[in-house]
Amino acid sequence: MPASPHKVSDSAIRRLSIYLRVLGGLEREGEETVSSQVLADRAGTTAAQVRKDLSLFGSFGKRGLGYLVTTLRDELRGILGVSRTWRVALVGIGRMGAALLEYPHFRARGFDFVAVYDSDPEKVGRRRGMLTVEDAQVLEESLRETGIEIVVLTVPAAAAQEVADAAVRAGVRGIMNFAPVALKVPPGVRVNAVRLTVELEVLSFSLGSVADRD
Amino acid sequence: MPASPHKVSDSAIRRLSIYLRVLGGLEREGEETVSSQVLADRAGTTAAQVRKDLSLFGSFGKRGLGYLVTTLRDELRGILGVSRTWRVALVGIGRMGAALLEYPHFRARGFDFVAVYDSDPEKVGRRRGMLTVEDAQVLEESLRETGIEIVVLTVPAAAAQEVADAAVRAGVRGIMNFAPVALKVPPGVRVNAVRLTVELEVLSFSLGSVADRD
DNA sequence: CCTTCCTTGTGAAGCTTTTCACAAGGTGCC
DNA sequence: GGCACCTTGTGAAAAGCTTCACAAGGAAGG
Repeated sequence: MPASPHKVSDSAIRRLSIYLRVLGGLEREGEETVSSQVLADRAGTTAAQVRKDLSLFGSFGKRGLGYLVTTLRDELRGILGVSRTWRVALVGIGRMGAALLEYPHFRARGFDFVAVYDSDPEKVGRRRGMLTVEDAQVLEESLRETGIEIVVLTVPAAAAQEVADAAVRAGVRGIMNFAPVALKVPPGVRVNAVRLTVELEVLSFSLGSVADRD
Repeated sequence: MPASPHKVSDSAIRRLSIYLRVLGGLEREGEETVSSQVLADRAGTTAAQVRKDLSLFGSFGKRGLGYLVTTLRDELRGILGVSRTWRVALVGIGRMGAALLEYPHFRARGFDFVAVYDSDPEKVGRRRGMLTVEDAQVLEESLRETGIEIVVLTVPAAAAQEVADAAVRAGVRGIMNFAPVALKVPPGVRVNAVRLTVELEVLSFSLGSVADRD
């Protein structure tokens, strides 16, 4: 029952996040228990994989019965660090930024946008939902003051590294990067890139090759 | 020099797509050749990985010199199937859908939205850029007629499976799914899920554990 | 209480992906 | 033309991830 395993793979964490989503659905449906098999089906993986993933963090199931939906959900929340609310900043409010700002699933899962920045004078000072767009010039100082730890980057590729540098100087340790560029950050800072074009090109490749299965 | 390797991993294809992006940048900068080392740095991987990935499809480099930027770019385009233009449909035009419709990198890389659907009567018939929003009711027939092969899904989770089924019946073979639900599709159809909340939760996990390197 | 049935947790095996290390091939300068 | 230097392509080793298979634990019913 490893409390904090030395090394857990990224793909395992991704799946845990998916299990968490599935458990929310099961709970809403009124299910009290769930087997690794059912969880796997809904998450798009295998029962063995589910059990192995969970076993990385402990023994949460009951043999012969399965997992208690609510209990497991709480455990996963704890593991993933989403029992708390995360204060998140958005930098770059183009169409994509605006869409993310309103994306309902973020808030529902504990990620709250509490600041928005842009460098366009036209946009600075405007209201966006509950927030006022701040000048990107003050980003570093402002982030430091508010103690924000996660930043979502939806700025043009040319500006991304510069913004990331400022964010890191301000103490940010997690960056979700939508700009099509590989960011360089010091150890201890984690970047998660969302590469939308890559996703489409993967599809394009699959369609181009002779029909694979699934 | 495998022309069509039996099995290439998804992660390798993802990286090829990233190399393609990097090559575009190098070309704009006027570089004529590039070494696996430089390509790796810009793509965020290692030189050995770059060479291995490319070797899955052929020998594109010149020893002692590196790779010809333009040539390699063309080769990668061919491999990924983006020498051609792909006609893509968008289903569900909320904020996220609207943002994707205008996302400049899609068109620049050969993915053209040629149809938009929504089930909201308020939205049907409206113009969106160059397109008119069509009723989701006619989706299946309309997709079949236009011979569209790729669909981007930005509908609520509850509607996603239904829409996917209709798209598959219409002959669609690739789906980029933004809805937080695992789609079931028959063999031969490829689904690529974009899980934005998962990406944030991976960050949350990393920040919660004792500071990992990078 | 005992038997049957079900489901977990997990070492071990199997498979995939990445990294290593070096021979071979080319370039360019002298 | 020859030599020094650079970079690729690639088997082989290492590392990492997934699947397998089964013992063990627990539930439920008689």
